[in-house]
Amino acid sequence: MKPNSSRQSAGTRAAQRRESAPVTIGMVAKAAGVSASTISRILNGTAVVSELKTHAVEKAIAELGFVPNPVARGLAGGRTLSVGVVAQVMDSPFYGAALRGIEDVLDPAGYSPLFVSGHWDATNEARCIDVLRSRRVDGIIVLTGRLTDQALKACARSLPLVVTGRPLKGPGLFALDFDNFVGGRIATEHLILLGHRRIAFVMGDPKHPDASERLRGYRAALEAASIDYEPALVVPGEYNEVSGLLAVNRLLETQQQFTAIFAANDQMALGAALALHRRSLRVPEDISLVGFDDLPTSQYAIPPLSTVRHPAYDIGRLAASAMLQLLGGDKPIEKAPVPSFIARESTRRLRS
Amino acid sequence: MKPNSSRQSAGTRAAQRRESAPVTIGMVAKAAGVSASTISRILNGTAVVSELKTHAVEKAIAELGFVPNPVARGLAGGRTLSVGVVAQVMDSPFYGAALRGIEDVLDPAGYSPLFVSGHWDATNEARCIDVLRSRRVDGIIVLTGRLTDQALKACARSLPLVVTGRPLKGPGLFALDFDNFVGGRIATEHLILLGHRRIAFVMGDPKHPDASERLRGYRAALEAASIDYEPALVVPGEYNEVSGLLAVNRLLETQQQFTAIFAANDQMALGAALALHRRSLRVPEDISLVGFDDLPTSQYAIPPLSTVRHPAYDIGRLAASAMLQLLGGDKPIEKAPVPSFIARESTRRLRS
DNA sequence: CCCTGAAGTGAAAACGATTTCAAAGTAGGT
DNA sequence: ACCTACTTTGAAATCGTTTTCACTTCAGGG
Repeated sequence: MKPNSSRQSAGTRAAQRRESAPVTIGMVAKAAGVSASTISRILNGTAVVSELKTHAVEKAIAELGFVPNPVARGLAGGRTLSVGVVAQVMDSPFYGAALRGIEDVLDPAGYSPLFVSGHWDATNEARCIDVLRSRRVDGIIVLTGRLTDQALKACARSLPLVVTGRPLKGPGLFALDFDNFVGGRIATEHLILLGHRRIAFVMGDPKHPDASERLRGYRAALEAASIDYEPALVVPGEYNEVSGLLAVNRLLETQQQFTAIFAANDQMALGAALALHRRSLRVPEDISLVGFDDLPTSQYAIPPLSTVRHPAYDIGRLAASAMLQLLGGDKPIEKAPVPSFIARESTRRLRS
Repeated sequence: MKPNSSRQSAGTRAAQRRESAPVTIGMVAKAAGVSASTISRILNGTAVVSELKTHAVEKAIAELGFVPNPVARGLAGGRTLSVGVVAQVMDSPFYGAALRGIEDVLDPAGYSPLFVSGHWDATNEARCIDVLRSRRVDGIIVLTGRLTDQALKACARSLPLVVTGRPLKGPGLFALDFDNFVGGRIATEHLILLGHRRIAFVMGDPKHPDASERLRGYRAALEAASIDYEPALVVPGEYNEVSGLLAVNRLLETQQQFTAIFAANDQMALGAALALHRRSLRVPEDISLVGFDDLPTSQYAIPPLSTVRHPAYDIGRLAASAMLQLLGGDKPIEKAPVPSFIARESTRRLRS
């Protein structure tokens, strides 16, 4: 098989035309007439080096196009300049935006993100973390997920860790929570303010803590307005379009009376909108609809969806910069974003 | 600063409770009473080892919970078991799905993907590739992008490379093209078959080769039906929602007569749908609309969008398994998916 | 019974950096 | 002039594997 020989020769050939791979610190050392240690010191600012040699080395580096090998660096120095990111589903618009935020912050700092998907499964998330740890990432960012606080704290003992979507405190650990309770409350309040009293709630997967928080917000708003909580108006969903559609079908089939729907995320709201459309119920003329998350596409839904802003991109950025702080030995000062309501065209005042 | 000391001690402490980091091949060697080389041979199947020792080693590995350090492995063996992926925008639904496909194939094979975003910029893509190469990935997957064929071929000389969205041949190179021309043609044909003759085309960014291919397909279908090509019915867009909306506004403002719109991707189609909705034009009663890509959300648009299937997830899977073939020294046999038309509810026969 | 070839193995040399250690040179103080 | 103390520097050890090389040992052929 000799898998290396071809790679080697190709690499060598490529090297003749490009400044890429095979120039090592040793070659720079020889070219500059210093030792490898000196180069390392200059590169990392580990110690003072005379200006004379510094210049010579910099010149040699530029001429040879030397770029330090991160793999070797990782072995020797213990740091790989990479941070692991445990997302849940790569192709959800929400996580996509968060990943972009993370990349946008990490990249200029010279760190590379290593993305893995937990698929909303604690066992799998634990495996992901093991993979990341075995790859010797310098830190880990966990975007929500199902791991226990316990497991996360244990993980934070050996690596800097940033986690979103839950409150948590601990050494080497930074949490960036989002107030899903308030989010659920302001969405419901908006509908109540418009005169709605029979408000259906399409809940997310109850296994997500954020789903139950949003429900709690819904109930709190109801209670504050002295509206009785009616369990029959609350239907479970799974945070995707089809479950929103099915949830509304179920509401209609069981003859529930309602004038508004609050869906626990935009994807379910979009599914709900289609279900209503199929029954010739118009949004917002017949039924008002609000979502949660403010996905980029929600602005272009028909009608544009009123929703709670849950800024995934910003959260990604914040998580990443908190990680950089942690890595630098500082205490992160990042503040979690606060939910706000975005009124668009899917809600309107109830005709009296 | 002594950044290591804390990490070390924490790591050691964690090791007492988990099978994680600091057990090395040397410790296994001692425990099993063999040399490190033997362990390596067993792990990699590099040579025949007596059954007796194999068992002893396997037992020791299990007992100590040894997991080889990929960083050291990467240094010594030249292979890092990671493959770089150059996407364009992480949070586009299309790329998101492709990334998931890639991850789903790579992960079971023991490879980790390293995702970077090219942002549709050739210079930046080149930089991404340099980053990936410096991280010593074993191969690179490029999802479309703007790099010249030349640059890709050069890159393929030093690393196995899989590229999607263009035809290309070369040593160590595998291309997974998608027939955008046919895709554009069948979308247009569908509309023509329904009796439409004045069909507007919302084009993608002309700098993307796929955009011009789809246009070519549109024109070919027109020509085959003896319909004159009318430049005023073709408006540029940028592959996102807002540009689709603006494009339709422009068509309407310039008083173009048309009964159908073909948008070069679903996101623009969704924007177009909103623009029509704002002018109280109904889809499909007044205007038929077709998109391109078949994003997961398009199925739940109002009305559900007729579109050309462009299976991003499958493309991701295929690209990844082609990469595995390449890495194994074989010639990939993956066949690119073929576009097909998905008729849903956004198109209908023109009233005569 | 000797010689050759193959199988199985360990010692040691990569891999390409960082980090420790010790030596050499340079001031400054007496 | 001599000793201490502090910079700069290079040689060598280290990180945890893989891979090469050389050495046994054993089987089979003449």
